[in-house]
Amino acid sequence: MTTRPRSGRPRRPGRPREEATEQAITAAARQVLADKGVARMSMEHVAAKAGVAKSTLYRRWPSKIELAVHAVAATFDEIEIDDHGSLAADMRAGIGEAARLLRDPSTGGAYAALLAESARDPDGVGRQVRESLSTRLHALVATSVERSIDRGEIRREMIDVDLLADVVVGSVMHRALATGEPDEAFVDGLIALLADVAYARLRRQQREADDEDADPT
Amino acid sequence: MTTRPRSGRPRRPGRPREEATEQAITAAARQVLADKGVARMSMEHVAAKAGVAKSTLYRRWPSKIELAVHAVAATFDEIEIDDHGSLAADMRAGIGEAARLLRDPSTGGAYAALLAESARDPDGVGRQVRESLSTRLHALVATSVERSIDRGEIRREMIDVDLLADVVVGSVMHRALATGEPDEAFVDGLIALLADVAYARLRRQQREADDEDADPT
Amino acid sequence: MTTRPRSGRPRRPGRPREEATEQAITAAARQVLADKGVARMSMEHVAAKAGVAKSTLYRRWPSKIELAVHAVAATFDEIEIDDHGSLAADMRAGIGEAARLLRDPSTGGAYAALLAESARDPDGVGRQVRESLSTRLHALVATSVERSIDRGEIRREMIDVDLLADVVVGSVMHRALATGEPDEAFVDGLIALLADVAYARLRRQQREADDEDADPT
Amino acid sequence: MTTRPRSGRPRRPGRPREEATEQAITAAARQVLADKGVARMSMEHVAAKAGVAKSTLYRRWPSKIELAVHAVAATFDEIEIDDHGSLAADMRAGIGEAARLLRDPSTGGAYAALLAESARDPDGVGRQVRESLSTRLHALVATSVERSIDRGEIRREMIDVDLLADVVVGSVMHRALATGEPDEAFVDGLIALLADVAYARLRRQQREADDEDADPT
DNA sequence: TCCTAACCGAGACGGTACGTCCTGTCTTATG
DNA sequence: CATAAGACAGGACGTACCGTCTCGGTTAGGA
Repeated sequence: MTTRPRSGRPRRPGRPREEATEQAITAAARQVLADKGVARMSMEHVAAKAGVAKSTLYRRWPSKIELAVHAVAATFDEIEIDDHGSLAADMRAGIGEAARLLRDPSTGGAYAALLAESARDPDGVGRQVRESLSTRLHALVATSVERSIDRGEIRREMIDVDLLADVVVGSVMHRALATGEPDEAFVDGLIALLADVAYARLRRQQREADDEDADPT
Repeated sequence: MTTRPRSGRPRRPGRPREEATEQAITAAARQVLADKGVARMSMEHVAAKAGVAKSTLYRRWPSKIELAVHAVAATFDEIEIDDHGSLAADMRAGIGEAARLLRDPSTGGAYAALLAESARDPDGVGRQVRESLSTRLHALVATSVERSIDRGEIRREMIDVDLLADVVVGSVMHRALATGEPDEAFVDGLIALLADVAYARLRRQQREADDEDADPT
Repeated sequence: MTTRPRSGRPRRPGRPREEATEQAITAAARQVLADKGVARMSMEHVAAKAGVAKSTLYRRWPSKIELAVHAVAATFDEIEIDDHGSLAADMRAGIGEAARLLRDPSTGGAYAALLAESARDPDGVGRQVRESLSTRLHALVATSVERSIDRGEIRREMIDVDLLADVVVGSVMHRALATGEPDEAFVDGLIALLADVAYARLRRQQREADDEDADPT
Repeated sequence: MTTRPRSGRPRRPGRPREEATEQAITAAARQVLADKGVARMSMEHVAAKAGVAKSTLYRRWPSKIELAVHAVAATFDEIEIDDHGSLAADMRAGIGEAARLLRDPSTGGAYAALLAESARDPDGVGRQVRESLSTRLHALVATSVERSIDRGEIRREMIDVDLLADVVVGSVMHRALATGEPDEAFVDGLIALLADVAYARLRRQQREADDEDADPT
């Protein structure tokens, strides 16, 4: 998912890549990443742990940072976005899932480190981080909102999904890394905050509807 | 401000530290940091640029990361927290200020990198990052809220300041690094969101007051 | 000439080797060798330049060093050993030819590098270098001497051809690589030296003949 | 002797180089060189064997090849050039010494490899090889000849020392590497050859003196 | 006409070493 | 005691090759 899929059928020439290798490397990278963080993760170490030559790493990823992105993406692939029946429940689940991921210092730290790297290279690393990582977290929120719109709970104009995603993910991440653990109380507080937003907007919508009723120009 | 002040009066023995040196190093560090980011900032380079021996750096900061924290703190010290007369205006100013700082990729990137480092060492680096950096950003929000409470606009129970600070800073940071620029529209959207929260909570408070009036059990 | 000829008649089964390939590889190898020297000549580069897969190289030569020997041998095959009518003239021509070859830094350097490799593996590489390279240079001197013996100019006992060959080739090579160019003066000096040897030996032989005449015991 | 001597007294600033280090590296390099030859000698291996960081090697020698030159020079420094009383005896000793050194495949091979490298870089490596290595071998012959001139055995015009040095060293080297061992017979043959040269030249000189006597124009 | 063995290209693979850069520590002479 | 200078051990980077291998596909002669 993080490397372009080998095109259809007409096999590329040359010896095909060892299937097991990518998995071994990914597993090793995730482990080293969790142990040491992005800065102290070393290609040498990952290669050794995966039982693979360093050149094999560089054949597949152009540099350490891309491998790190891939490894974190593999962790993010564990994200589950189930349907809980209502926006409130979905949001609670989504925020909880984000908190679960980012609360782990190794995952949260890795994500922050890669965002930092993105700042230095918005088109290269940055693009990959966005495509492979941020969108996965974004989906936690976006999917819930889409479902809610489908259900008729809210209307699309009421919410800017991108903004909401940045608010949720950013808040949780910053809490996890800067302030401390995004504990139960924090998650509850964040949900309450979003609930109030929803309340205000639904009410405003209601009022506008009433006005139209009363004064059908 | 980021290093413990030299103890009181009784001048320590030996040659005193060169006053100009610290500023030269700080300036050099900020510049290198902006150019290269935390990961690629090197003590060697900073020392050369400051015209100072590497040992002088290590005499004042125990390691590269502490120097980086110091350099970013120096940047954050430019933050201004003026009184704009109302919570709304103060919040708008605070969010704008945060956006201004974090929108600069070098500052935003550095902050993220140091948060990432915090994850690996919550008690050492983490404590310093919290004390020197996060609190400065936190103050952008906290000061506004405190003033607003003093003015009687809102009541303390209505808002969890820590939560609000994480929401504001985290949202802006994530937007800056992951999604793109925290542009005018984003800032407006975030303010609208918070305004709705305030609306909902003020209204709820109002209703509770009415109920008490109507039925003073 | 440097690879064992495909055995007699009963054609080996399977697709026959592409005729043009060997020449393309040899040409590419000679060129890369001239550009970079033995140490920096790479199979990868030769294959690319010859428009051939690396495996094709290894199918024909067991390792880089054997290919290098082959390539240098191809250069040495340009040697011409004409009959100039007298030992003196033949020697002058032979030394000149040796100087011409070894003066080119790429050829001289390659020969020295392969001699160095010989020292590490006298039976493998060493044997091939002797058979393919040293004998070719040796022939420059040996042929002249043989012709001279045939002509009756000198007698076989007067000269150790192997020694003479080492003296001529070694002197010219060392001059070319260590001291500088084996220029005209050097070649003249070497010839004068050998002429003096011939003078001394002919005179001694003459005297012995006189003695026998005078005192036919 | 192969690195520029630290200038006079006014000690250079900074921590002085560890005295023992250079010797440890030199010893390790000589050993690895003898075991593996120039091509397979690795900085990694030398550093490990010397108990020293690789960076220390590169601080003192710009690349592997320079270290190899230094190591071979250290071996060549064992050369002893005693006075044996006559040109014949000195030459015999000199040739024997050259044969002793170059007969060892590791030394002979290393010298050839470095000459090969010289061909690729006459001004850099080449200059160092000439200054550090070739001149040492050259001295074996030159010193003998100088002494002989001082003794009055021969006259300076009779011999081109540079030529003679190339002949002796080149012959012995080529014999050692290409043909086989420069055994006793070879050394004897080479000496006989040079003796004949001396004979011819002394005789010619004698004849010229006689002519002048007989016909003092 | 097929079969089979060897050829060929492409490129993955495990290794090894290179030379560079940086960290944090140290040793020295000088202020 | 601070400072400049720079040596030092250690470690990782990313690059370049080596020689081996595994594919799909090609090209003969012999069955």
